[in-house]
Amino acid sequence: MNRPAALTLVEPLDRQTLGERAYGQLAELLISGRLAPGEKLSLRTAAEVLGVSIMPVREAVSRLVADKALEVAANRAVRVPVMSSSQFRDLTRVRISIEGHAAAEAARHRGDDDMVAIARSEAAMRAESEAAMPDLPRAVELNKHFHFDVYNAARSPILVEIIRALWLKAGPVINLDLRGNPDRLAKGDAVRFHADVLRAITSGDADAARAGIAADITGAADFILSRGSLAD
Amino acid sequence: MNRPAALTLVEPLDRQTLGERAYGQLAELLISGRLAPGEKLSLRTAAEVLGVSIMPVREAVSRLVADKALEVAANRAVRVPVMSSSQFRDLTRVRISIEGHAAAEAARHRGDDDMVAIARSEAAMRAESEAAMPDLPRAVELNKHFHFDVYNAARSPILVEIIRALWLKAGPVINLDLRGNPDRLAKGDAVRFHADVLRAITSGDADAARAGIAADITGAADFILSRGSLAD
DNA sequence: TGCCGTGATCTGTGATCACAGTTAGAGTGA
DNA sequence: TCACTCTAACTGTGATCACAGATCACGGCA
Repeated sequence: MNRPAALTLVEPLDRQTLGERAYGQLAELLISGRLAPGEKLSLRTAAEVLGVSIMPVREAVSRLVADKALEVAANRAVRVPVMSSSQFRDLTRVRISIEGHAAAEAARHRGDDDMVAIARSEAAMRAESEAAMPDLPRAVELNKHFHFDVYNAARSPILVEIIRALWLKAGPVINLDLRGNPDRLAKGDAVRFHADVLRAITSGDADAARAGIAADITGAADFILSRGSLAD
Repeated sequence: MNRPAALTLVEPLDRQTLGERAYGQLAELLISGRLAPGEKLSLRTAAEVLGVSIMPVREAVSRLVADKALEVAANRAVRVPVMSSSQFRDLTRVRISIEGHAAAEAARHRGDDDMVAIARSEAAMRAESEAAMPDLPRAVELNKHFHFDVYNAARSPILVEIIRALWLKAGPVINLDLRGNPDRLAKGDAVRFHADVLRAITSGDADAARAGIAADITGAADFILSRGSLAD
């Protein structure tokens, strides 16, 4: 353990494999809804776009397929799954119970740093939402940021990971519409629910935090279902 | 669309890729605890054992790594993650809330066929447990069977999938000990809790079902923690 | 005896090729 | 104009090779 003092400064530099980076890129596309349900995705063209060979893309896609965020059809075509309305309802129920639970835990275990982060991302989302001409893709991103700041405050890495997988499935269905439709954002429901959640977590009211997240998820889901673009 | 009548009988024969089969095999090893935490797994040797090239194994392993059921260390060695006791406590808390929720939903939505399946697997586990010389690996398998029969009765494929991923993480820690140690099985806690769950689901008592599953999970977790073989 | 360099052998990662199956579209016939 | 056929260009899957980095045992030096 006798090493030059200068070497104590270098950090282990997390070597990220190309496969992981490809996974991150594709996951971001899915969560933010830039990939529509039913849209096909070719390994080779994706590899070309990402500037790598097909191998890293294969790994990324196989992981996403395992998460059911992508599916490979019988025709051997990889695509974003099309969700029936009953499947969407199941997903929404599960999200309410799990994300609601995470919010409740956040109200119990949040530290001061968590509060700072949550308050800041709540303010950012509110500002964007009340702007004269809201940037919808940015609002989607800020919404995600707020939610995960809340979930991280639950201090349960496993729970956060599960929720991330749920968002991977829900993203294409929910955020695709939200990115192009200012209606729901303008209505201000999300912003109001977020304020409720922030208040509940600040005061340590677990039940209110759960209810706020549940209302937010329900509101978005009802909006999607009312548009009637889902199969079945 | 004009084809011989006999052909209408053949099912589409789900063409399982070698990668999927490799995944299934490795996942079973993990859930049943035949792979110990810290144990290394070489792609090439695994491929040789499975009688395929390294490619299908790569896909299977990358999926399991994505689920955090395996990890690739900085040394580039794939191994079963070693879990600290605090990580194990986090995992246990999450399992209680999610599997408990699934049991409660099962009590609400179970059909007659679900009841038959649950009752049968409860009886099988009880019989094995009360045998003069219980077959421990078989008891582990029957325990898994009972739990998933319950969870399937919740009629939420997404929930079941999430729980499967949790068992992938918990299997090596819990079932490794259980496979070799008759103490807990002999004590009969699991069998008693299972009977509670069966009764609760039969009568539609969601809270009791949740409590029964929670007690079962807690009992197993306490047993593991009391053995003190976890890091930290 | 203790330490450090060195090379053989392992590791996962990535690229490339081969293959079977599917799809789309041009071409041909009526 | 429509229906059919056949081919060419795709699809994912799997095998094989190449490579950089890690590990470990051996051997020489202090």
